[in-house]
Amino acid sequence: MKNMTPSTPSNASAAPERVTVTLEMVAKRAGVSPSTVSRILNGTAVVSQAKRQAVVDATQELGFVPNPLARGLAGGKTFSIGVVTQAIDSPFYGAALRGIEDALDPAGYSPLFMSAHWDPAAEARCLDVLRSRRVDGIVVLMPRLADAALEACAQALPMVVTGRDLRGPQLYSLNFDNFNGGRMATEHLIGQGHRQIAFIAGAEEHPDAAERMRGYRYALAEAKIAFDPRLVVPGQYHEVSGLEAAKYLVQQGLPFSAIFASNDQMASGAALGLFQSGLRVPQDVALVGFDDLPTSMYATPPLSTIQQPAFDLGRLAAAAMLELLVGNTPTEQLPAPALLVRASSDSRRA
Amino acid sequence: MKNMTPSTPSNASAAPERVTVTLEMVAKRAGVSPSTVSRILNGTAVVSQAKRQAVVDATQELGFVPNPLARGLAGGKTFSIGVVTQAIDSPFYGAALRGIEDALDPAGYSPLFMSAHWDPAAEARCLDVLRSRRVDGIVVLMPRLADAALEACAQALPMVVTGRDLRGPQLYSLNFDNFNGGRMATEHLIGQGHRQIAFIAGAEEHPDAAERMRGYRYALAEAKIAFDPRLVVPGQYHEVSGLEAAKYLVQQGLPFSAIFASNDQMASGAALGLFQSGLRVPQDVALVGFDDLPTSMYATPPLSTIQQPAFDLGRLAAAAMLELLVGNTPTEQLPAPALLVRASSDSRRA
DNA sequence: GGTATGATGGAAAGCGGTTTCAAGAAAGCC
DNA sequence: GGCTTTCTTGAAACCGCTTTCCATCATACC
Repeated sequence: MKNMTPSTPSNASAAPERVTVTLEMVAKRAGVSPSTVSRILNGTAVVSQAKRQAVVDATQELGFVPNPLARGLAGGKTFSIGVVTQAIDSPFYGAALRGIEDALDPAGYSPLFMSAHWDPAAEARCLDVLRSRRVDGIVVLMPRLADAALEACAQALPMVVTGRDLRGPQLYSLNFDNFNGGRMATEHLIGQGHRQIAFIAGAEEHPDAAERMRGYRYALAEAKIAFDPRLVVPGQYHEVSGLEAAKYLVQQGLPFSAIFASNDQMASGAALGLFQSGLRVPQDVALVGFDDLPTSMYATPPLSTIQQPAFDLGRLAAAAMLELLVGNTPTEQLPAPALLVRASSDSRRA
Repeated sequence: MKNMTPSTPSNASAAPERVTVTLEMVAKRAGVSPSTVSRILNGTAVVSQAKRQAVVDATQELGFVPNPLARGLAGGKTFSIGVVTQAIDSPFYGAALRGIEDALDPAGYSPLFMSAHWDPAAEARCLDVLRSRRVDGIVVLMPRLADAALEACAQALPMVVTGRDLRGPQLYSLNFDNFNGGRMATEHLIGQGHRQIAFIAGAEEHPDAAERMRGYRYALAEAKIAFDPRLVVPGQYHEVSGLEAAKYLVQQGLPFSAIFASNDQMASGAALGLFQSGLRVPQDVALVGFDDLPTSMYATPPLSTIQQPAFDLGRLAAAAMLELLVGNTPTEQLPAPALLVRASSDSRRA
């Protein structure tokens, strides 16, 4: 067993034998000091072309990758940005997270996701954990914390939030035009000839839910349709509450020929509720949602909705964060809401 | 320009003045050396009760929180574990991620999520990034990389993977019984009197997809139903391919009274395809999916499916990782598949 | 009583970078 | 041509914590 072929030293079989290449090794190989290597890597100072080349070569040859931990410790950036979402498993936020990943990756940043489950206390904890992990910035999707708390946090590091209107030196916000979205959805139903339009609302604490409702009422008023509070049912933005809302509406016996649910998840639940009550969509009741979840197109029947591009929301939020990190003032804007008419509200199909 | 104080210029107005409390400060306050504090924090050595108390008090009073970066650098743990998923925005994986979060959080670990988008090369890159970030372990949900690559990685740090059968000193796997799931779904349809059962398959490279199909064929054979390859349509596990598969089946003109789609997303697409072709579910065609996505219950009609608890999958994977981290051999097991009969395949509703 | 034994706890050396400081070299000026 | 100014670049301090090594001190054993 002594004379084993040197090529295969038994245990080094499959493992790539991760020898950590340090900046110091690169320095030695390039014949310069560690400080110089660091400077070249970060473009912190002017360095002669000759040395720069030597360092670049050495980096290549050794396959050097800076240790993010050491970088972070030394007061530099950690190249990770915290992302607080309310529910990592929601289809809407899932898409947003992908958008964030997409925008951050090319810039060399990694997202650190945490869910707060709509709980302000949990959200505050997330913020703390992220800060203790020294993230370079934090993105909060639909925060539940008070503006003041977010602004205070922005004092310490760059922040981007969605669903608010906050601006500051290290603070940027991206807000969707929920009012007009709500208005457009309602106007569409009115345009289809509906007069009794029920509305499944979101949680009251949600500013965006309130805005959608405001749009609904505005459209009714414009069309001189009296607002009937009995046609408004509260919901919680998830499927079950849509189901219950629909059943409740049917049960009440009030006449209605259309439902505008303030998000697609509730619309999906409502569709089930109507189905169970023997009502057909759109023949008996037209249905419109809000968000345009990826699955809404594949519902039976496909769901009409207001397009709120979740993926872009994430992408733009991340892009804004990157701007903030280099000291610029972001200019990202969310696209305007767009109405997508599908079978669930198309009278020609009825 | 010499005396710039970039740290806190005048504007430190409202900020909570995040003075970082270091272990050294705690040591001073408690009247012990830094090493002692570290030892107490990590339980690395026996320390007298008196000093321990003093340190605990000082930690409390100062609100000391160890810097994870420094911890990681010093060769300790980073208390973060990498999670590679294929699609962070998939409803199935979303739930799994929540399960992971749930299990990791109480243990003080944070997940670092990355998506590989079903691309082996991207998956390998994720693994690299995570290792460079010094995660303490890696969980890969449904890897696409070869077993050997995963085993090699497990040489360097603890790994938990799902959808494979791999074991090793630092390697654990959690595999769902896809074969029996597929068998149960098919047997259910057979039990409802169906003889011509179409199957929408998953991608060939997916071992789990292959297993589900094996279950399908096994059930047919058991029931003495000839396997008809023309009733098997390939799919890609997402809605569109389900839609296309259903239309293709209808177009072919082959008689079939039921469809077993190898995941819920494709079942949802298939439902739409049938709807568009004027076929009713379940009256004309019974439909069964696989996974039990949270939304499947709210489809119209509610979708019969095989329950594969995504949340538990994540929770158990994370729990196994925690076991691995303390040197134990995990014993976590996934629950057996269960059939959920809903309206989409219920003949009594037809 | 003297030394072997073990429990405690401090000093200091890293971990792998960034950044300040200052020196040596090159360039500009009278 | 000597002297000041501007660049380039290396040495060393430092980020905050872990861990090894070693000095103490108390208890135990012959």
